[in-house]
Amino acid sequence: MDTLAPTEPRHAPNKGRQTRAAILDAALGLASHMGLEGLSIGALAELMGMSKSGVFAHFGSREELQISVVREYHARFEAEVFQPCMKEPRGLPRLRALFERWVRRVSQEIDSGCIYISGAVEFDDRPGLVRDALVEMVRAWHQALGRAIELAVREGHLPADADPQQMLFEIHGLILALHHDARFLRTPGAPDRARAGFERILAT
Amino acid sequence: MDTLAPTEPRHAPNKGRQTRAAILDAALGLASHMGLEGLSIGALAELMGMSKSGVFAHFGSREELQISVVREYHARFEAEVFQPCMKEPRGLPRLRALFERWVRRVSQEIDSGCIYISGAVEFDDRPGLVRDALVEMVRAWHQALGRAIELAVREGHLPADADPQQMLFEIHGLILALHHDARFLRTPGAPDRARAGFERILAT
DNA sequence: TGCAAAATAGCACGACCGTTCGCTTTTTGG
DNA sequence: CCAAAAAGCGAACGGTCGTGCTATTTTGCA
Repeated sequence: MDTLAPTEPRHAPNKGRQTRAAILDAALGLASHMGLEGLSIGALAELMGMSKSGVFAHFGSREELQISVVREYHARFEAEVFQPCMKEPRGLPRLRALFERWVRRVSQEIDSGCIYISGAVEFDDRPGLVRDALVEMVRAWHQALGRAIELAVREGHLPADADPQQMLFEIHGLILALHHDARFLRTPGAPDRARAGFERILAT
Repeated sequence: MDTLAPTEPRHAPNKGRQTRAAILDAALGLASHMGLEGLSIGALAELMGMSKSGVFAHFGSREELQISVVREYHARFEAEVFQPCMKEPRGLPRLRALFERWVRRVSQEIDSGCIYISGAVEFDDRPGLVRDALVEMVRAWHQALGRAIELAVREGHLPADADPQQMLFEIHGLILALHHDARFLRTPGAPDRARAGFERILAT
């Protein structure tokens, strides 16, 4: 008698992976609030209702835990922001979709900051594997956005003499200002300011 | 025989203030690297060559030390960025001077991050007196910049229908992107990207 | 020069940190 | 069902943290 759901075979060798994923999920929430440096194994264990050593064993070190969190955040960011936009027609529509999803992710996460942004500040002069992982992920995202802008130029949706790297710099600035005003200063209307800035960049 | 400098009277009741100022100076350097949360009394004491309790006594609590650091940073920022620009003629010249000095401060401080920016990320969802102090200082600086923009509009240096708050948002974004690219990604040429963005904002 | 007051040192406390180790429980494959 | 392997627990270690307390030293004015 199989009384378990078919997605959970009775004796699958996945108990370890399962709890590891659950820990990582909790760790992501914790790191969003406290930052990657504020993420402690003790707090994570209490949140999970298990022992410190039990949590620890899944990662082998705190640094490895932090790196895993960065990777997990990257996977989710890619799945929720990047991939859905690939269905949009290339050029301006896709670029608009990318920006809009980015804005939504940064502003609607009122109680859980963007790990890319907080990590960049925490690890800007702290060498190590965590910094390396962060830089790699952020670079990948920037390159993806850069390609989308170049595509919009090549499709003729943007003037041929537009500077994609400069546009990327300014668009990224809008997101950072949005994150600052919405989360730190708690200014209302910040998302619309970011959108207005984006339109002004496109119109030049 | 007065062998001491005239600015340092022989028996002025300033030994306390003197060392407090020295501690604060060291604390600013430390907080620039480790962040306000990474600022520890033990490390500060070792850096000063004195005991933990000796350092502690000057502030009464870690929180008060952090607040003092924020205030000190504000005072220096005001003296090095804001005040020199007040000698420039009001309007566009003054606004340009403010932006240029801001860019210089953020980008040339290669090995000591801006406490306004790192503090905003560290304390965006951590209530308390440190956050309050930070918000107050950042708000004051933003208001000063907003007034400079409004003055440029009123002087006729910018179109009358320009939106000062929107311009402030976008300019602030340029600085944040500069901080991110220069300090975290270590991209060369970031200051010039910020300057180019600034010119584009003025030209619209 | 002497004396009160301010500044600093020294020490200890409790809390939390990441990490290790040995043991028990649970899961897994045959 | 059973043995091997994986997972988890609990206690402990050395370390750092912020913060009190009591001496001791230094300072500043009479």
